[in-house]
Parts: sequence; structure tokens; C-alpha cells
Amino acid sequence: MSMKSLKSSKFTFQSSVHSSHVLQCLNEQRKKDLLCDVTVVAENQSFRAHCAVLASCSVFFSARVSNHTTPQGLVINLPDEVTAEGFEPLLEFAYTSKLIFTKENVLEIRNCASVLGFKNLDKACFDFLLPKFFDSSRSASTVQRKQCCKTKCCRSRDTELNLINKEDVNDKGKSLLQPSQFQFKEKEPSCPPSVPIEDAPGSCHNVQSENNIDYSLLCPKYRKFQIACGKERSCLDVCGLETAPVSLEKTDDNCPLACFPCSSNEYIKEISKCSKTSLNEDEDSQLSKCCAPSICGPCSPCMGQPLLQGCSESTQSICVSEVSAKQEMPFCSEMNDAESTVRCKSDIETCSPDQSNTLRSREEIEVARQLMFWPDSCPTQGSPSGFGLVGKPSNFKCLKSWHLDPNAVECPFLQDFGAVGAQLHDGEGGSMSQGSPYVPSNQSGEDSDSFDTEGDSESYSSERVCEIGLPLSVQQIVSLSRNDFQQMLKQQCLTREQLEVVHDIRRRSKNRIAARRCRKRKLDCIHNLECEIEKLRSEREKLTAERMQLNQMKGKVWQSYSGLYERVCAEAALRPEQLQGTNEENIMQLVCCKKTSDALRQDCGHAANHKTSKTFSARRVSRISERHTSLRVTHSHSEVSLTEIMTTWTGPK
DNA sequence: GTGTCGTGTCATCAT
DNA sequence: TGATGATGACACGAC
Repeated sequence: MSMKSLKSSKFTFQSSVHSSHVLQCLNEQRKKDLLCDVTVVAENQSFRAHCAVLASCSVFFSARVSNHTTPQGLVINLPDEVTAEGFEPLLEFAYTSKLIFTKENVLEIRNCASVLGFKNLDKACFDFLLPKFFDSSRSASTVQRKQCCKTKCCRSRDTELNLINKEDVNDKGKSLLQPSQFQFKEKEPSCPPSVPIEDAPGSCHNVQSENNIDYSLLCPKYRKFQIACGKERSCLDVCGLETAPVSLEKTDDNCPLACFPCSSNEYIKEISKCSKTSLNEDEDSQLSKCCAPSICGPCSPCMGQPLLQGCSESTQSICVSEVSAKQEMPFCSEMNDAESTVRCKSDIETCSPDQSNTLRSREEIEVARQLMFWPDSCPTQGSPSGFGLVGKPSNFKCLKSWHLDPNAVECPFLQDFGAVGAQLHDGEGGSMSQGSPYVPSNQSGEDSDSFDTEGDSESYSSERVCEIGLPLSVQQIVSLSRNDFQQMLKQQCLTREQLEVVHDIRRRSKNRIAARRCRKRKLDCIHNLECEIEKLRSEREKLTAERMQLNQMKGKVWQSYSGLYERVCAEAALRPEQLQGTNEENIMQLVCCKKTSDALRQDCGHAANHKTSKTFSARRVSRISERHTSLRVTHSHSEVSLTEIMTTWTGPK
């Protein structure tokens, strides 16, 4: 591009950290009571704040502030429903985007948020959170999960929990919930990204949320299953633009993807979408580079799940962002006058590389942690067998063959990672140490299966390798990323036959792994569907019981009504047969009748009182008599029997 | 001997 | 265009 064209071009610089920085500054100002222009009073406790911030977060404050001409010095008394306990976290949320809550005060906060109309919280947070906290059916779900998911879920769950980074939950047992993560769901079908740790040992996840959304069925991968089950639903249909997380209810440990599949996966994919724009074709190797434990947490359960595709995707996606963040691009792409090209959203590029790394990675690591917290977040699909320590014998074989550190049992990711690193290191004379670009990208998560090549097939492959004198191990052939693999082949100067064997081994091995994943997904889907069926059954039973209860109540009400009815009839000197029309009409009639009777009595009383009075006129007596006659005539047209009225009242069953 | 299950492999399609 | 992943179909061995 010529200098001239460069001069005529427009550039866009967009910072996504700017907004958070502004909010952070506002929060600091609030704490120092600087530039605060409003005092909010809740239960005799006052809070200083900025009108603009409150108004931007809350419908209530927006209305109050906009109606106030001089916001300076404004004092807003909150409704009685809003307690200080509930409001304070909301105020923090307004300034930090983080809602800190406990199981004890979450209802209070929800109530306050509802009263104050806190945007993005009600649906995005509480609809998602409360069922998780208080859903009485959870125990049942757990039972279901135990039934349907058998041992693998449970064991993987236990392991998972043990691996959760305890830093993610503070000492007070509070959990962080970041609504910004939820906002994501407005675009993508996703599940709640976070969950309080105490709820982690959840129930079967596929048993969906209150909204009956089966996350496992939302992923494109499972479209076929959806169709097969007649459950084809688009993610947007389900999640909607405004509906955030739909529920916390998860159902099945063994199907993380099932529940989170869309959640975590889609969410992470969204991240990766942005990030991948910055990736060059060598993304595999970049993924490899970045997929180090240090990024996603040393013992990330997700990463440790050898067979969890979703998990690995999450991890990888996060890492992709991490990588892209490392690219030093102070400015984004160029925008030509007429044809605007790519516009960089660059929270990454806007700041210095180091800074952007920190900011981005923190955010994404937080997301990853939240996902890990979520029992199902480790997607799934896979992975019932979880961390390779449970489940199939093959996994044991894997560990047996790859273990370097027996103490690493609790951290499969590290096992695999370290093992492979060591393996590669040995094989490549140090060029493939841990964390090096040569560490295969597919080793994080599900693809740790790729190391499970021990067995007949692997033995056969090894024999072939020896036969043709390949200077490579089967593991190297299989586990390297595409670019690394090709680069290695170039360095090896292999014969045509050797190349064919290498490619054949690699192809078979990858396909073998893919087949395993595919089968696991199928099984997960089956489990998920079973869980869903169980949930629907229990719901049906619950509804049936509720219906019976309502019928009983209806009977009681009817009895009460009948008694009243007869009493009113007797009082009005009417027979039920004299009434006609619907029960509502009859009741109205009876009420009129009662009023008229009262009026008559009153008039008669007056008449009696005035009998001796000369002012009592015959005209008034005549008028009373007319009214009485009219009333009699009206009711004499009633021919409907009480039975019919009862039928009308009972209504269709 | 037969059925079931787990697994590997191939072919095909999509990305 | 080649690499890769997903998946249906088939074959095979173990139980």
C-alpha cells in the first residue's frame, strides 16, 4: 500500500478495557466519597454513590434520578422492601460488575434487585442461581444422576472437586458471580458459567433447568440426536436474546458438555472467535504454546480431563486469546474509506502487550475457573471417565505408561503434560521440553486419549515403526500438532515408505481417538436423555399430585359456596330453581336480592318509624311496593336448577 | 454357539 | 488442497 493510500485511510482504535477502567475509577471515587452526588438510604443506612452509575444499572434509580431536576445532593430513600443487606452487594455490583453473595443473603439480594430493577441481574443471575441453591428437586436429581450416570460421574466429580482451585472461593464461603459472563448468553446459547462451589457436587445435569432446557442438546454436534429425539431447538430459541442463563440445574456429571456444552463451549468459542481473528494459520502450534498449566491453572480439572472435548476446547480457546494477546499489535487492522475491513476489537492491542495479557488472561482465567466450579462445566461429553483415573482400563493403561510422577495422580493434566513433555524432550534432544512450542496442543483435555495408544494397535504401530527404521516414536507421530508434525518430518528426511507409515499411524491413531470421543458422546447423550426422561416423569407425577390437590380444594370451596348459596336463597326467600344464568350471574343476582331485601327492610323500618308520622307518604309506600314486585318478577324467571348451577360452577374437569 | 460389548479401522463428509 | 475431526458402518476379540 502506498503512503498516499495510507494517509487517506482511517484507523479505529477500540479499547475494551477502557470501560472497566472507568468503572474502577468511579468505584474508587465512591469509596473516597469523591464526586458522589446521591445518598441512598436503606434501613437507616446511607450509601454514597454517583447518580449516573446507579441510574445506568437500575430502573428504579433511573426513574428517580431523571425525575429529580437537581441531582446534586439528592437523597433517595429506598422502599421498605430493600434492605441494607440486600442493597449493599448490589451497589458493589454496580461499580464492579461482580456480585458477592452468600446462600443466606442471595434471596435478599434478589428481592432488592427485583425491586430496584437491576438490569442484567434478575434473569442473568438469579434465575440461574436460585434454582441451584434452593431447588428441592436437586436431591432427586442427584439420585437420578447416580442412577443413570453410574459410577463414572460420581468419581469424576469427586476428583474434580478436589482439583478445584480453592482460591476461587474465599474464606467466607462467598462466591463470585460475574454478570459480565452472563451477558454473553444473550448472543450465544450458553449455560451459567459459574456456580458456587458448595453446589458443585451437583446432580445429573442433563436434567434441565426449570425451563426445561437441555443444554446437552443445544450443541450442533448433537443435532442429530436432537432430531432423533424430536427435540430440535435452536439455541437462540431457547436462550433468547434477553434470557440469560436458563438454569443451574444440571443433571449429569458425566456429560459436562451435555449441560455446559453450549454454555462453556459456546462461551469460550465466542472468546476464541475474537481471538482467532488474530491467529495466523499456525494456530495449532500457538495453542500448543499457550496450553500450559500456568495459564489455566496448574491443576485445572478441565485440562485434566483427557476425554472432555468441551473442556479442552474451553481451555484452548482461552489460551488462544492468551496467545493473541501476546501479539504485539498496537493498532488494529486498517479501515479503508469505502470498504471497511476488519475492525479490531482490541482489548488486547490497546494496551501494552504485558498489560493486555494480564487483563485478558485474568478475565478469561476467571471464566475458566468459573466453568470449573460448575460441576458440569467441564464439558462433557465426554467425560465420564473424567480424569483418566476412573473408568476404562485403557485409562489406567494410559497412566501406567505415562506416569512420571506418582504424586501427580490428582492432576492428570500435569501427568499427561509432563509425561509428554518428557517424552518429547527425550525424543527431540531437548527441543520439546514442557511448555515448548512442540508440546502438542491436543494434549490438554480430551485428547489426552491420544496417549492411550498402548495396546494391540499401538504395539502394531510400534512394530511398523521399528520395521522401517523410523527414528520416531509412535507417541511423537501421534501427539504432535499438525505444524509441529510437518516440521518434524522435514527435519527427519524420511523415505516415501516411511512417510506413508508415519501418516498411516497418525491417521489411524487420531481416528481411533476420534471414535472414542464419538462413542463417549453418544453414551453421554443417552445418559442425558435418560436423565431428562426421569426428570419429566417426576415432573408429571408432581403435576398430577398438584392437580388432585387442587380438585380437593375445589370441592371444599364448592361446599362452602353451596352453603352460602342456600343461606342467601333462604334469606332472599328464593328457591334455587328460580335462578337462571351462570353462577356468577346468580351470585350477582343474589347479592342484588340481598341488597334489595336490606333496602326493603330498611324502608319498612323507616315506614314503621314513620307510621305515626304525618310525613310518611303513601307515594313512598307505593314505590317500595313496586320495587318489591319487580324483584319478585325478576327472580320468578329463574328456572335453572341448583344442579345446573353446580355443574356450571364445577366447570370442565 | 450366540449375543453383547468394547474397540479399531475405513469411508465419507464437513470444517 | 491437505489435515483434521465427527460419525456411520463393519469387523474382530473378549466375555
